[in-house]
Amino acid sequence: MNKRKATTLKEIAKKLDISISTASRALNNHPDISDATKEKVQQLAEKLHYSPNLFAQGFRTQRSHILGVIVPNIAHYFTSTILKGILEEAETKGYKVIVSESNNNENKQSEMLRTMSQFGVDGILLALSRKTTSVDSILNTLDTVPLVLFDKVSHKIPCTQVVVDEEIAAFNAVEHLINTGKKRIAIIKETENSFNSEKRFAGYLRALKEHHIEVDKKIILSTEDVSLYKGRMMTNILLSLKERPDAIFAITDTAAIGAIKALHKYNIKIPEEIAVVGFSNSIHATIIQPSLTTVDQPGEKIGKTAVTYLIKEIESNKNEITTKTVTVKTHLIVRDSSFKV
Amino acid sequence: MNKRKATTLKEIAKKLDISISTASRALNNHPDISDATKEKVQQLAEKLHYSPNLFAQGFRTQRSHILGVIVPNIAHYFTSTILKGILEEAETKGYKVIVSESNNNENKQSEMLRTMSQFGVDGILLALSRKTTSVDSILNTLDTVPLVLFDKVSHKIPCTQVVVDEEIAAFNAVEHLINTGKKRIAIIKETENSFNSEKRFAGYLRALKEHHIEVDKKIILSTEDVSLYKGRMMTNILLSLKERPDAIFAITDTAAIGAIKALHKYNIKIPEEIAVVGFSNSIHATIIQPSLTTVDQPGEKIGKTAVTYLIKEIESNKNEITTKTVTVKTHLIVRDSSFKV
DNA sequence: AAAATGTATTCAAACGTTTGCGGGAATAAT
DNA sequence: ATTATTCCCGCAAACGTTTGAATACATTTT
Repeated sequence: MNKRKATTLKEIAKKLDISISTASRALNNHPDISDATKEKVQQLAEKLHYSPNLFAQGFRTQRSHILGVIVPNIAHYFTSTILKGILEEAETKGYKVIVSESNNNENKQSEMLRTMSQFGVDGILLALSRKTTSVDSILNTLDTVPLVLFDKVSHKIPCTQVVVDEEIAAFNAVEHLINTGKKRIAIIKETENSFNSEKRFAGYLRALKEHHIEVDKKIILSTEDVSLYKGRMMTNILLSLKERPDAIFAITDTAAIGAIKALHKYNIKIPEEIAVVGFSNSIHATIIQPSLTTVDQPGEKIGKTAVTYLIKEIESNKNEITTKTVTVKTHLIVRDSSFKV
Repeated sequence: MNKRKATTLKEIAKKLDISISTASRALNNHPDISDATKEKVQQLAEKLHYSPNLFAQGFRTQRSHILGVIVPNIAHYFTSTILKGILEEAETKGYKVIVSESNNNENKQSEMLRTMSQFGVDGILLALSRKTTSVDSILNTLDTVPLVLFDKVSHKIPCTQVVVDEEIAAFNAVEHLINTGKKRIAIIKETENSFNSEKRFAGYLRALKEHHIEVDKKIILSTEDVSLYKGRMMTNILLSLKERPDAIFAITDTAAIGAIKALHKYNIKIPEEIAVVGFSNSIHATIIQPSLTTVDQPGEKIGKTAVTYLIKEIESNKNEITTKTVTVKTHLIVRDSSFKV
């Protein structure tokens, strides 16, 4: 297609009456080349808009300067902010980014890992699909190409993982509720197997324990997918209890919003009767009435650090895989759903 | 990095005692090769997990099977749904997708076009950054690599463009307001130069005209960026008028939500006193109270058709550029902010 | 003056694939 | 029996770059 054929090293070399290798080395600032010729070559290259043929280069050096990213759902706001960070950091480091969606389908995820590594990406950034049970294919690509996990991770995979301080974040959220005088705090979480949900649940339990509040299983609700709809259903259940909770900690903003909608329906005052806290600081958080108290996860920062670690791994040509968990700090944003001034 | 070195055509050829070219042709299903050898080669290739070295291939054929996408802001919901469509369609057609953000910065956009085309993408999908004034750099890349514009387009650029039926959509939205008995309909739009805003404004005007409602400039408000904040500000202005409008058509959902928030503040009944209609069917539309009437833009479909046309252009090796505007249909979703049953 | 050192450049191979061309063998047409 | 025709396959070049090794020349050391 390219209608204007690109200028090559050969043309530059011929015009300057030097060899191709000299031209190549001059552009790569090789110490063997005299400053005079370097100058000449670089100037002519500039003038002719020379840019190396990436395929020839990649072919020769086995380096593509492409990063692969696989996420469950790109249209998820938090994911897209992470992606924003990934794109930005990758660009400044001189890498391009190929993006794929697994749609929370484990097979598709495996397939993508395979095609990406065979495609020749220099490294892969992966947020696991929900319920990734078999890590075999991941371990497989792991010894082919550097891999960094983020957001949705699993300790079964020995590689660098970038996550948020889930447990602490949840602890802080619940402690905040306790500090506002709440004593009977329900939680809406995911049914096991989710790294994030488990951590958040652990934070919830620790907060209760440290404040000597006993755990009541009746107000610990689990669901397969924490959606808005499920948030409503779960709060309906909570409202039907003899002993209603006085606060709801939802593992996710959408569920929290579902909870708020359910509470609205029964004309329950938020936060006076029942307070609500979410997790993610989604864009909805300030749209909903009352505005939602939630923990802010710095998506862009997660993306950037994930890229940083991945590139570090790529560029240190060590073949050993580093397994290390990087934790990014969150902070609680208190809004009207939990505390009114 | 790749620790396991990949199998090459050479190895396959040697093991089968045939030439490399035969192996290559066998895998590419070339008619010159007998079914017997094709079978042999393909089986062995399968067994050895052969996959062609993409760099060698791209190097040789000058085709990368990579599409470049440039969008203003990836974290914008509508954009991310388009991206979803792009990814899906590209994948089924055997293309990878490189994504970049222009951050609504025209210079960055130009820079990206340049690096992408020199990188060797087979085609580029572009949503223009806000206020793209100089189309030179775009015209420049246009004669280097196939280009398709989507969502944010400009008729100054001769290429395939995929858009939504903005004018009709706006017409329908405003007509809907008229049908519910509204007679004094304000509009919150962008200050010129925006393709989308102009089209929507045209639809607004046509609806008024066809229903013999005279245009009142006092309730036609423009702003640089149609944000939630600006939506509030604009409705504050509208509320300060002697003759208040009885409906507001906001060119964008976020502005519409800003309008709703402002109306809430003054305890104005929606839709009885003032109805509100937005544009985009963002995820907020059902979160806000009352739920927002808005026009639904099928993001995924836009993405898919954009890819379809781009690939068509790539694979027809014609060098001529086709200039054609493809319009994707929208439909109005009526919710509580304009019509209560 | 010969040898050693250093500097700047060139040679040539290699990466893995595709593809135009040529050729051998088998079959069909004359 | 000779000539066409068809069917398979191999040869070799080419894509543009990088890089180890060789070369040429100038400079310094012995």
